[in-house]
Amino acid sequence: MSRASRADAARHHQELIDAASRLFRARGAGSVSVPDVMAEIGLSRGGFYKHFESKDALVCAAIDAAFEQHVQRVEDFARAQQRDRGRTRAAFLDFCLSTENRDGPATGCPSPFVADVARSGPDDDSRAAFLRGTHALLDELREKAVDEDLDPAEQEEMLLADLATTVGAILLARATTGDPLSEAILAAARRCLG
Amino acid sequence: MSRASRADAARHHQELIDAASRLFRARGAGSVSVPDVMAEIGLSRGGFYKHFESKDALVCAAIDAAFEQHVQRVEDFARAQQRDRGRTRAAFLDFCLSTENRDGPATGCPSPFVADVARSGPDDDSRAAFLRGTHALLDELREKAVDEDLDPAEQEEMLLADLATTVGAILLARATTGDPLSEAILAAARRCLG
DNA sequence: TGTACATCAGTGAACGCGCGTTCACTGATGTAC
DNA sequence: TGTACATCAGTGAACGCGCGTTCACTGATGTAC
Repeated sequence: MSRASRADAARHHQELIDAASRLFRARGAGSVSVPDVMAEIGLSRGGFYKHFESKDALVCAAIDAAFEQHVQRVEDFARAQQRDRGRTRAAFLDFCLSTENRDGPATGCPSPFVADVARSGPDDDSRAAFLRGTHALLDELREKAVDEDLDPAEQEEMLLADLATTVGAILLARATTGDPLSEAILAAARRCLG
Repeated sequence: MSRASRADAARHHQELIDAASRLFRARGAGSVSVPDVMAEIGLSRGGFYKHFESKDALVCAAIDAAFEQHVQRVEDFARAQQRDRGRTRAAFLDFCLSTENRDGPATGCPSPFVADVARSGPDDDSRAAFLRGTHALLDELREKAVDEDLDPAEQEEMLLADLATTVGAILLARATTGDPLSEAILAAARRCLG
């Protein structure tokens, strides 16, 4: 193949982001090469730089995509729960703390990026992408998944505590998969937040 | 220098582990090379393999060292709090959720390793090291830092929820350093657990 | 205690390897008339 | 609608680079007598 149609090129661009977002979440951006991602969508390595300026730019797009997917999940749960905010919150937390999310990092929450971003410099683009995504997720949760019978300050605190606990629990559960501790951590987090 | 005394060699071995544990926590094991670690202790690259079979073995030793340091912190707080378990727990959580811990990952908690281990295979040595360290930390906390006026099942749940929340909060706080969200997350986690 | 020799911690050049990235090239796509 | 030409998405070989690891070598250390 040499010269795809514009429609194909646009499709490839999106496939590239989706594949990268999945592979990076599952194996880490540092352990997945540009050729790996290109092969995943059935293209050869060289064409990558027609789509992105650098691997770093792809990492940012992958972080954005992971957060967009996660934000969409909030909306999906909100609709399934007839816009009941308390039940939406419960359903969302249940997903975040599920063995399904633990065992399917490729399509799960954006948590796998947190440690790499934590180590990145203040001006790294990936840091900006992560911060943008986190704020977008919090905005969505504020709108659709907070208990309304709390005062705003308590709502905000609960929101951030939910976030911290789910991120820590899912990473610890993945790091201890196979040990009874893994399920115990998820169960304790569910009880603590529930 | 060519042939150090046994005492020097033993000192170098320990310095290697300490330097690796610090560098890996601060920058990630994947972003720190064997030459980096050797240079940190003032030796040239080649001698590394007189001390460790592979870089993976050093990563395991570094994980062990980070957990040993963290376990030691529990004991230090327990002594400082006159063996009062509730106050020991509070002091330990305060450290884990402090800006000091956020801004000094090199000498802070072992959390930076969690995401890499989460992505590792079931038979990776680093996974075994992380699991061993986590159980050692939990054992120490059970002995010295749990509220005694709870029944055992509640104590265990609280312990695991503490762990999940502190790990998630510190990684998120590091990933968002510079944004008001960073301090807000640490404060929310402190309130949630306090 | 002194000497002769074996050991081995550390050196630094070198190895193969996979990485991110570049580039000359291809030929179907898209456009201008 | 048909033709001639420019565009550019994708190819695959090649680039320099730093990595983990190996190895022949050095010479002070440790040991045996």
